[in-house]
Amino acid sequence: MDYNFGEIEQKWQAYWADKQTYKVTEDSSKPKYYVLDMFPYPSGAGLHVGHPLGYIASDIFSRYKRLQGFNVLHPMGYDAYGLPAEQYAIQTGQHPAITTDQNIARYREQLDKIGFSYDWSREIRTSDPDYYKWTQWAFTQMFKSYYDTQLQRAKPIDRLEGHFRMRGTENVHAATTEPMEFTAEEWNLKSKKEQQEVLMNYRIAYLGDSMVNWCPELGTVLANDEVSEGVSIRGGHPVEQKKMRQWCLRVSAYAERLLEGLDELDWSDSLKETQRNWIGRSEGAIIHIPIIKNDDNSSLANSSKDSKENVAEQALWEEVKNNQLGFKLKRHYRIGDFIAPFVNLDKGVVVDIESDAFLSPEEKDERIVAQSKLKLGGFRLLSFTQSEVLADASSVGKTIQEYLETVPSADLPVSEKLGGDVIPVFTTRPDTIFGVTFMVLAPESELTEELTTDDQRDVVDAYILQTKKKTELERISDKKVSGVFSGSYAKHPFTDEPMPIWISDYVLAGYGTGAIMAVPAHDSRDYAFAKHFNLPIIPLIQDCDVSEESFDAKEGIMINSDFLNGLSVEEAIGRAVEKIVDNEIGYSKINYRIHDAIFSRQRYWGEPFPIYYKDGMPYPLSDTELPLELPPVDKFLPTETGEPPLARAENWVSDEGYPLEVSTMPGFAGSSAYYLRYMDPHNRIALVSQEANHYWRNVDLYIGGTEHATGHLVYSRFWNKFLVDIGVSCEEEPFKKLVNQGMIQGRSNFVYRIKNSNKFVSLDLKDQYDTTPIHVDVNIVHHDVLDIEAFKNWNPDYKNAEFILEDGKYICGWAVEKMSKSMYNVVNPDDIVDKYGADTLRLYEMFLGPLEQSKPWDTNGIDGVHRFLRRAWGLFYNNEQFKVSNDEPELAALKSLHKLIQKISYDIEHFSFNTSVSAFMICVNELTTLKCNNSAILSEFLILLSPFAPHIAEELWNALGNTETIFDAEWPVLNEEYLREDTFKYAISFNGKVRYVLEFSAEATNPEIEETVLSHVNSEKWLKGKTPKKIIIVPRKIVNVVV
RNA sequence: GCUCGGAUGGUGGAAUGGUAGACACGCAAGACUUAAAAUCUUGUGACCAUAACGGUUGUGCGGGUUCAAGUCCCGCUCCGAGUACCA
Repeated sequence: MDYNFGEIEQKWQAYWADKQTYKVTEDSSKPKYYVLDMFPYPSGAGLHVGHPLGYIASDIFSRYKRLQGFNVLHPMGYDAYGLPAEQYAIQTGQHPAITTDQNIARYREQLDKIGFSYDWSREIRTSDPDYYKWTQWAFTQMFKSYYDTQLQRAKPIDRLEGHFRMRGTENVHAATTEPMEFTAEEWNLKSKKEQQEVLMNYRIAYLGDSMVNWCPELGTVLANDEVSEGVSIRGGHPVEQKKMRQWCLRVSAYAERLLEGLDELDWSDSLKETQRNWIGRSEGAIIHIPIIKNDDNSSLANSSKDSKENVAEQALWEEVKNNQLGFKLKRHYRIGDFIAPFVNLDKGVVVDIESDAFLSPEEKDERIVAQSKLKLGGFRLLSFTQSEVLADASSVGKTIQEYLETVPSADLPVSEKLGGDVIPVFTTRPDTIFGVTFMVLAPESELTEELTTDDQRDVVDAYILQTKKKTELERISDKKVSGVFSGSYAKHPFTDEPMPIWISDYVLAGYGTGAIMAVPAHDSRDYAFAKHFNLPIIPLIQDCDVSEESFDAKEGIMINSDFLNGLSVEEAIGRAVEKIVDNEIGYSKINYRIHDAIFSRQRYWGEPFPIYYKDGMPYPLSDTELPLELPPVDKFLPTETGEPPLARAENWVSDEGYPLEVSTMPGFAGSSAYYLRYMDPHNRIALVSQEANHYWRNVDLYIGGTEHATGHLVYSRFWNKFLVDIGVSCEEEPFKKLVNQGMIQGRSNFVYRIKNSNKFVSLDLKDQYDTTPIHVDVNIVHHDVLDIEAFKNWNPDYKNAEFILEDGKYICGWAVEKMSKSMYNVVNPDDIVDKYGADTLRLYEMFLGPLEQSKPWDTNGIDGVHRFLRRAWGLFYNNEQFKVSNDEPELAALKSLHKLIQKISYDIEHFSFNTSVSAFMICVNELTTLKCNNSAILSEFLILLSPFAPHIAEELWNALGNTETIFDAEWPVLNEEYLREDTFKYAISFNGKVRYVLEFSAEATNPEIEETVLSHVNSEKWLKGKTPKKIIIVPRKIVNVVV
């Protein structure tokens, strides 16, 4: 019988489907193992040969684990929402659901041909209402939650509401968009709508005004990971920054947990590093740099003004400054929009001086105005009239002193204490504070407007306009230094030196505080700016040369730095932070680069938000109203007024008649918790039952591409952590081990057309002519030899082409390029399966090279793998004759088998599938040479082979008389006895160079070996009569004689 | 710029510090065949040399550690991936 792979593969695929061989149920008697592939987006182009690479690897691993006795969950599904289907719908009017269904059918057909062991009864599609119900549900849960920064977990928003009602923001530990301060009274006085607005600041899923990546071509907002170098990843359309009100997920609250969780994961270091960079934790300090005001229009006091108010203020300042009365007052302190004349930060008291008419007689007695009257956050207010102060400043001072003694210490957050008339900056190098020579604001910073003086107004406005017009791409690619002076100055917090405040687009509004203290000597960007605008540069590190470039390294001894002089950089950072905290001009701070995820898309083909609006405020639908199904629309385009496509839907209102949200969720929504749904895909009352979740827990092995390193793999971890907080998922990390398969690139072929002719010249002769290379379909080229007839039929233009051959063949050139239609280098797995069979495809994809490495698809080696399968077949069949016997196996055959058991087990565990295939080849070659036809040996061989080439293994297993599937067999056990060697071949080397080989028995002692070697005839030549200095004997390996 | 990978025959790639190039492709020669395909056998890093043996050299470059380095350390070059005015 011949190896008829086509027949065999169809037969067993049908058998497995019929017997539900791969259906899996929870079984507590067996250990579980969960193997997951990143599910595909079903594109219209179908699968090419690169897609199954990871699926084959995971399939091998799943089958291996199953043979080892694990209960293996190995599901598959589709990430069915996405742009291409929607774009196609816009062009053709065909509903994306139809396109998607067609594509899925095609994918399924292709996948089925390769013989995967998926449990298809668990298939999910993200666009299926039964599935996205749970995506929507998770969203409403996030809407109803806030993040407690002290407990480090999500909590119900009701709890926070209760806290506000009882105690205001006192002692609240919650992640928030904007820091807020209010009392319980203030909270209770707020309208329902106002309260909702406040809560929106705390929700994990919230509506927020944020700078978004707006893509005009696509008409939608994109997440950071969907944009690269200023253009959209899908389609390459320009992206601009725009402020919009959008749904966001408070991913930033989870930054620390996302970072810490990485340590325990079995992921590649590079992937973990990518995530660490994306989270971007940096330790540093916020420093408040005081502003010197010289703008007459300022709301701040101006000492040059000779008003009664200023005289009174000055008089009181003379009385209280320098702690003369035993308490500390700060002057000109900003609290929100209000500039307090004086504050005491220990007790949280504002001292105000009012015009005489302002205070009523009762208030004069009371002195204290209800806090709610002025929005002063947590501060108390103590007021005096100007006349009082001018009449007797020292008595006013005493009154203040007495009052301060009666009030308890205020527990103001540090950030509040540091309000005032300052520019807050974030720095990781507080040690370089004495090198600050100027300040820079981002053009978009709110301070920019405020600090621009009248005479600089025009230049600044022009500059801001110019940066706005630049797209992100231009801003990145334009490396030229640019900026303008604001007209204002800041005061150095330690030296009191004035420092000009500049505005430049090299400072980003979205990171830190949107303002920086520039240290040109030790920051390359500040350096370039200082050089360009001729600003002073103060070196702070001993012996560093900053005449040509800045010295950015964090090393050396501090100079020119007052109290930091003589310290190392590391010591200086610590000391500087201490001093900054002591002086109440700042505090240490950990900053994260990771932003909250923008979660709205102005698209049709995505999950609708389960949100309705009442009085302009959003409310979630109740769980019983889920899923909120995607409504039909007449067109898939935005409306004439620029609203998203869902605004076209008729009657798009909640059950109570309130309007529903019209944007949809982004692509990563549906893929964030899909691995949980596979555990319990048909559950109608929960995303996943507790039983199923506690059995399957999390993914043991996850295989997919690196392109998801900062998108899906961050969101999914975030989403899972949230589900852990609300008790749905039981494991903090969703994917324990992750393997990134490399990309399969295309290997393009070229023909060389002689200019102005219809003649083509073979590769090696092309230099003799003036030629143009033309891509030729790789499917009509074999071993780089062109199939000339096929070429003529391929394109009518070449029907009458002529060829200049070499050795009677036309040899094509080749290059490694991306696999794409336009390069004619796409290889469809179906074609390979038709020609060689699925088992050959599977083996060959593995044989191509290490799984994690990118490599070009090159069919040139596929014959070797196919030949191997035929030879393996040949161990069982001799032409028509089944030739397996039950004779005693030879020892040599047993040794060959057990070498294989050892090697394959090791290689699978280490994902070294390419070397596994080699090992199989070696074993088959050995067994063929030994003419081994022993049933016991061949059975075990088949079990080893079955994860890789399941069809042929099942067929031959069946031929051996087994009635159950091979996947219910047990993985062979290694018997080391068979591997024992009696003799070893030693490489005999002199001074490290191998000269000859000598065989010794395993029992040979070192002196015996030494003597034999030295007296051996071959050694004479290398010893040259000298006595060896030293002889190294490595048991069972090598002898090295040092002469 | 920074971070992380990588560099081994004509090609894909193997090598716990211990005989570099396993396994395969390709190529060459041979067998079978009228012939071709398929299959099988043998050879195949480069250089020198031979009737035969054999020798020299060799893992991107330059150093080092070691009895012994593709492998470890230091310094470069080139290629790939990720990331980027992140203060």
